[in-house]
Amino acid sequence: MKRVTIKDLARALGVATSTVSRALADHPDISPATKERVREAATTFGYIPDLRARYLRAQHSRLVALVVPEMNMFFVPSLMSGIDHVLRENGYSLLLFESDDSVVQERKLSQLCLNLSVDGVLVATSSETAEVAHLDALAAAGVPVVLLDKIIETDRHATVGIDDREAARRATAYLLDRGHRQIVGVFGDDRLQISTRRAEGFRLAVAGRSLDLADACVVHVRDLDRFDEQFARALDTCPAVSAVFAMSDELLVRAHHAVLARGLAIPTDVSLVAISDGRAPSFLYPSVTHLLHAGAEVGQKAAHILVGLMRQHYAGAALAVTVRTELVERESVRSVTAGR
Amino acid sequence: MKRVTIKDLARALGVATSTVSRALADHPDISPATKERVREAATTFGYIPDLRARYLRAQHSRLVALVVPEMNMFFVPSLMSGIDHVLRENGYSLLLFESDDSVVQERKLSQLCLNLSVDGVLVATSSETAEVAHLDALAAAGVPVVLLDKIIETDRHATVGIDDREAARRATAYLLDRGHRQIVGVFGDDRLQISTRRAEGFRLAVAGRSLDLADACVVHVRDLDRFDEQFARALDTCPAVSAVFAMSDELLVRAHHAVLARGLAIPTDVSLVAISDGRAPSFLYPSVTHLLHAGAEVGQKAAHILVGLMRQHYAGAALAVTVRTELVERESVRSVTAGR
DNA sequence: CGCTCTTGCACAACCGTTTGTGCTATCGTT
DNA sequence: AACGATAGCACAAACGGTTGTGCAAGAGCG
Repeated sequence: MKRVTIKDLARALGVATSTVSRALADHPDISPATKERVREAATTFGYIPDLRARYLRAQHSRLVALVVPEMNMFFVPSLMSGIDHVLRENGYSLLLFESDDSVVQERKLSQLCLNLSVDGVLVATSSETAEVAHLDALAAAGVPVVLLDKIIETDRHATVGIDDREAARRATAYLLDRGHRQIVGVFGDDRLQISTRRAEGFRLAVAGRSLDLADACVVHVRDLDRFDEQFARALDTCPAVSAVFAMSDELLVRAHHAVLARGLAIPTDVSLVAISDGRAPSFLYPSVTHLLHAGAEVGQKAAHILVGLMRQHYAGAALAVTVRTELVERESVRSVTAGR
Repeated sequence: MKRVTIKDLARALGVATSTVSRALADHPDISPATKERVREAATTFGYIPDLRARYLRAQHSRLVALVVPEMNMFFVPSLMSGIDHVLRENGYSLLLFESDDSVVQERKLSQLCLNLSVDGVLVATSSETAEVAHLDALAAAGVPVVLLDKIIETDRHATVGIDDREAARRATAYLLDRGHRQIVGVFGDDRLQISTRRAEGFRLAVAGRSLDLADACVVHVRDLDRFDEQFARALDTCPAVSAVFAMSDELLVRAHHAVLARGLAIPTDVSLVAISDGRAPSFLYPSVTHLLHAGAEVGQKAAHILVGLMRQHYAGAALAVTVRTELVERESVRSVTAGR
């Protein structure tokens, strides 16, 4: 039952462990004959190299941690898929951590990353996270950090996200262009940069047309369980609403449901536009125009950057990458897009 | 920049590394005074224990791998969330691997698990996977394996799933009880046990009422991109369809969309019933009655079992756990259920 | 005062690898 | 035949920890 090690092979063959190690590594110092004997013994004994030992010796772990606030069903899966593929191609394995949207937990996990000697960390911050001291600690220990999706303002770490303001502005402008004048904008937790920026974009678009929206038209939903309540209030308060902008998929599906449940038709009575990864729009009926924001792409980009940072640890001037978004109109929403 | 090790502390304090180690571990052999000095040095020097080294010595890794065919947006996130929490409570970290629904990749990942010396493996098999030799190899190396969700028949590994046949039977019976006579059943890849079992349950329910359904009424969808096509054909071929049963969320959302896109009303023209984790039914409109099959619960159960196996490695008679399912009628579908 | 028992630490081995260095034959050369 | 070069391997240290054992000094005892 005990695992077969290089020592076992060495003992069985009457050679030194270094010989076995080099034979397996096809080192020129070892004679072809010996190499053959070693290889044979390795297979018959069922030798399985232990990467942990190798990596310990080599001073790295080939481990990358991903810290997310929660296992969101829309963005996170495709994000992870993108990350996973890029990492695997580069010989890294992915450790998954959930912070439960708690900054305390997020800090603990950062510490754990240090203890496990991960080679790099990808993190989507919790909504409670206001500063990045715990991430600075990682960087100080030589562990590169890349923030993704749920980003926080910083010039000390690389970030990957979209141009939130611009995306929200475009989506809103789309509605305005089609004559909508009373629009309800639904946003996430207002402690999240992603939320405030998108709300800014929304307001910008409206102000750009010299329109004025009641405050009630901009709603920030912290607790999704209270969505229906908050959304209904907005619809009741805000006069003559003819369109809704949702900043994310979670909000989109709830808004979609709430609108229909009110007996309103989409898009006849109310038009819906969202920033989405494209899946929800493909199975919601009626479909919805959205600013496509692919999770997989964010994941891939972030992973690529992280790999770069891990390779040559240029503590380079924290770059901030912006992933492009694309407007997809409802008529052209086809079937559910693949995960990758 | 170099990491501070126990040796550095020892050197700085003029003591042996063993003393530092024991002092930090609060071992009785070390005097309170020395312990204090060591602790102080540890904090001022910023010592960070390396768990890998500790674990290497202790012959374990506190790592658990989860292998899934793909980052499905419905089941997988809650599954992972359940797993993650149970593992964390027990001091394990989660490695995430995606097999891309390929048995070749699945085998490679099993090998990687061995190389990384993970303490246990959770796996949802790919649809290509017909035998579990690669999992046997893990077990043979002393790594406990728990199959979950996408299970394969085996008496050598623990499994966690639902009673597929019974769940499908109940869901179908629900429709039959309400007078539906022509029902289309939509199932996943027919190489998956989960699919064939549920199809059996479906057929069983129908046969139980001495009814006979055209073969066209049972459709197995391998490639989700071809869903619309296959589903439309079934609806066209099968006479007077008044209800649809979908065995999973992916199929449900597509069926829901397809039915509405055909101009049929739910549930007036066509009733929909599914086996679901409850999220889709909460934001699809009109909502749908379903057999609730919580991913989080499957994940938790599987993780608990795995932890048990890892603790006391009783190579016990592979237990097969069945997670209960619960019928949730559309009227009582409230808001999106929490991830956990 | 001499004995044993305890306290508190150092030394060394070990986990499973890799890798720098040193040694010993054998070979070719002149 | 004496020489240096080379091939092929063994030895040992290292990665960062834990842990069994040994040992010196001090304490307690008669």
